[in-house]
Amino acid sequence: MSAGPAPTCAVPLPRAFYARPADQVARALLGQRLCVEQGGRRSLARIVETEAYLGVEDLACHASRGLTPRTRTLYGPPGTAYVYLIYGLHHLFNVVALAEGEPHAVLVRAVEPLSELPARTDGPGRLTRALGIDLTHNGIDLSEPPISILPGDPPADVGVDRRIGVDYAGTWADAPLRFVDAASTHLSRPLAR
DNA sequence: GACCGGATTATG
DNA sequence: ATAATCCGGTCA
Repeated sequence: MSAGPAPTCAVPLPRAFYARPADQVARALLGQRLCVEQGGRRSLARIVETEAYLGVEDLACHASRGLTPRTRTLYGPPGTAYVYLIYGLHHLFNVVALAEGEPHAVLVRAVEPLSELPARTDGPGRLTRALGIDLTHNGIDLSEPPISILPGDPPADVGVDRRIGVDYAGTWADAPLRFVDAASTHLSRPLAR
């Protein structure tokens, strides 16, 4: 039995990483690595696009309608997964941020494959399909299998933009809460400016 | 129990 | 431009 330290690639980001407002977590998540172990397959991908959702005041955030069965996981501890189905078709993967009882979250909108993947990963619905993420992962801790987030190299250049698909959210629709690795060729959409 | 809309994607 | 497709929120 070796008592040596685990390989670096297996050490997830600490809980403290997520314990700050979602805009900070969204930016910091760029370049980190998403690891999904599913049905004997291990997928690895680099996070290149995120969006922050800032709790009850943010009209684009699901929590702005209060605590319901669906948004319950949003109110859970930081560093857990919030997964939901949209348009009856696509699973969207979010990371809970800030603190228990504070419904902040970061939507992961695009990743770059670091291992062979069966589908495109540039888009929030595509990446969950490629990685096999679905509702069964809602609420799980992201510091251990089957889904974990591991340290990676942050991008040299971060682009900031308004969020996609939240035109209904009044003044919040224009808030600069979308973050991308400006050099990535795997964004769901190019930067607006 | 009925109705409606959505943090999207593929296709025309 | 629009269909696909269904969960959960809202109102009754």
